[in-house]
Amino acid sequence: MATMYDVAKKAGVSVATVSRYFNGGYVSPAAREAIDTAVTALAYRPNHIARTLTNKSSKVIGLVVPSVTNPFFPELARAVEGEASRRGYQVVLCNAEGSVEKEQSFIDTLTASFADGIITSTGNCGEYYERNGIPVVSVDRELGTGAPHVTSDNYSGGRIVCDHLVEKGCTNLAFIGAPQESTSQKHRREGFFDEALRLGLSTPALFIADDTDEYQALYQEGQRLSNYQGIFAWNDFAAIQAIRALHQTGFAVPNHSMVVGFDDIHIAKLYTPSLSTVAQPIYEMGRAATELLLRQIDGEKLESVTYLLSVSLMVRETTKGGV
Amino acid sequence: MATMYDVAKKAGVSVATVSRYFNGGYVSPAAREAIDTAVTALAYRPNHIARTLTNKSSKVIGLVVPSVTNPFFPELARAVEGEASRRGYQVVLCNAEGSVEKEQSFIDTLTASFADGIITSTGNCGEYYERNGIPVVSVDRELGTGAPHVTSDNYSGGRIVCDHLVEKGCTNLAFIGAPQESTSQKHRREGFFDEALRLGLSTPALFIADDTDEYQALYQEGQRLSNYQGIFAWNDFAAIQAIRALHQTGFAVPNHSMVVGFDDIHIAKLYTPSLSTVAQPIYEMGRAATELLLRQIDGEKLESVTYLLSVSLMVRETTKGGV
DNA sequence: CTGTTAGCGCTTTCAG
DNA sequence: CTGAAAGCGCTAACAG
Repeated sequence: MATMYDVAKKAGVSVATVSRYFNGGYVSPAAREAIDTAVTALAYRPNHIARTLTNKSSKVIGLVVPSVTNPFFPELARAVEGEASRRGYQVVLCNAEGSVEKEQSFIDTLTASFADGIITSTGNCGEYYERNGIPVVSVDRELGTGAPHVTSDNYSGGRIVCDHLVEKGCTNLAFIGAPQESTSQKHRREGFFDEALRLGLSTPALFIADDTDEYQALYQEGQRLSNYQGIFAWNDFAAIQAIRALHQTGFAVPNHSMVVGFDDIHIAKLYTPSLSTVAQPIYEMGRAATELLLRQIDGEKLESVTYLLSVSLMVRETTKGGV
Repeated sequence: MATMYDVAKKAGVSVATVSRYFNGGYVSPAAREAIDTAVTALAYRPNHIARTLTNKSSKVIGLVVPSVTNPFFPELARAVEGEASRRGYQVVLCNAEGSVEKEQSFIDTLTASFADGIITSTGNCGEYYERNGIPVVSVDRELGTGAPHVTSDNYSGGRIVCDHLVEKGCTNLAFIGAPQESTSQKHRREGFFDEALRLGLSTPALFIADDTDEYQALYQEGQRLSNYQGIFAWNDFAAIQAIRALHQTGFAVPNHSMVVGFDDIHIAKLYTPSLSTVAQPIYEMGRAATELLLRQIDGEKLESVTYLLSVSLMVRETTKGGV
């Protein structure tokens, strides 16, 4: 690997000039040309590590997600990557997979490698992020540290689902959530419950199902679920398991019970019956989070900002017809 | 951020000693203790970048995938991460999203950042990887450069599917593939076709469907597909679209046509009807690839090794009953 | 416009 | 066992 010195020697200039050539300082046309040919002749590429060491900036940002197997996060990653690369940043994806130690070790490496900032959607390790003193933005799940936060309007999402179900004639409502309630789930549930009360219905039933195995346990709950006409699952995977459970117990969706999910992951519209669900503006979430992060990196102070993005109901087969 | 000098001063030793303390050289118990307390007092953490610069090794490996939205790759990423972290390496996930330029720029950064090696499953940019001279292993899709390769036995997979379909009474066979034929797809197809011929059937029909939008186009092909009793789709998404297309045209699966996919992604068993498919040993693929890479990093020469891992047929509802 | 030079934080001979 | 000192490849004053 050729270094800057090799280029400088070959071009008959000093390293400083070569450095300027790459960083946009004054370089005479003659020098510019000489460097140009030297660079290609030696196949020189600036050493990113050395650069980072002196600059204390690497032009990379870290994206920490709680899981890569829940399709929501890969979609988010795409969005963040898209926006970041447009702005000259690379993003490295860190998959915490639900482990706090893993997440902390990612935070350590990211910091020790001069990542310029971190976007996280785990909702964990708040103080740990804070202590590192590098810019942070949270998406989807809140950190609780006053770091800027981007989220879709989960509360309204919950309300809309309730309205839709009621409009379809459901009066007996249930909500399915995961045991570790994230802020997102909480808001969806609260929106759903509040709206039910507002409409004069009784409080919806609450199902809690383990999410570590994609809600396998729900599969046993067909009988209990069948008591409810309108079922709102906090995410699409849970919704799909609920539908399977009902089918398997002999209850049809949407004829016997209606089901609505959240996220609008890819499979939602491919499923049979296709799944009514609340779509989040994932791309916009990623874009906004990246923007907020880059603004902080550029020195702006941005405490306690929250972006609330609106969601939209996708009506499909699982809420077709009326009761 | 405290540096090694701060620690050295506070502990009353030289930086060299502190360095040894961290890298396992001779340090007297007394010095060791002094350093120990200094380190915790200052919350010192070694600077990864500086370390990388002198060592020319970063203990990180890159994993380049063609897509994060196809669940196969996130699964693979999990496996690679698991094995790598057991061995003290971190993995950064690079999502090429089908773009050659993006992939090249990842390769550049990875190299310029002293990644110790790369695992790639894109099947692209073979010479570009080679030229960089850093260890490479390919998984699933072959590079064509003689780099060690890990793959499941796609050819046998294709044969097994054919056998299964024929046993179920199908005589009229079809294969669905993507336009850009990867080595994996090729082998699946060849296994399928060869076995059909061996069993005295005529050559299966060939459907080619664009994969950039999750095979939306297939949805229009219900009528044509219905001419075949046994349909083998090169991956699970294509299989699901085929099923939807058939349903939508009024043909039931498995009663009218049987469908088999490949990969056994999560949704395969959750789908209705649940999808018969060929499961790849994803975890083992990731593990093996990582091992092969680390062995190269440790200096072993490993040209043209290929790991062929066996697959297994998951029989589910889409091939239930008999024709 | 250009070259000299002093670091960035760490590792590693090489003498003690 | 330990310390001094020479880099790793690049950037950024500073003085021409």
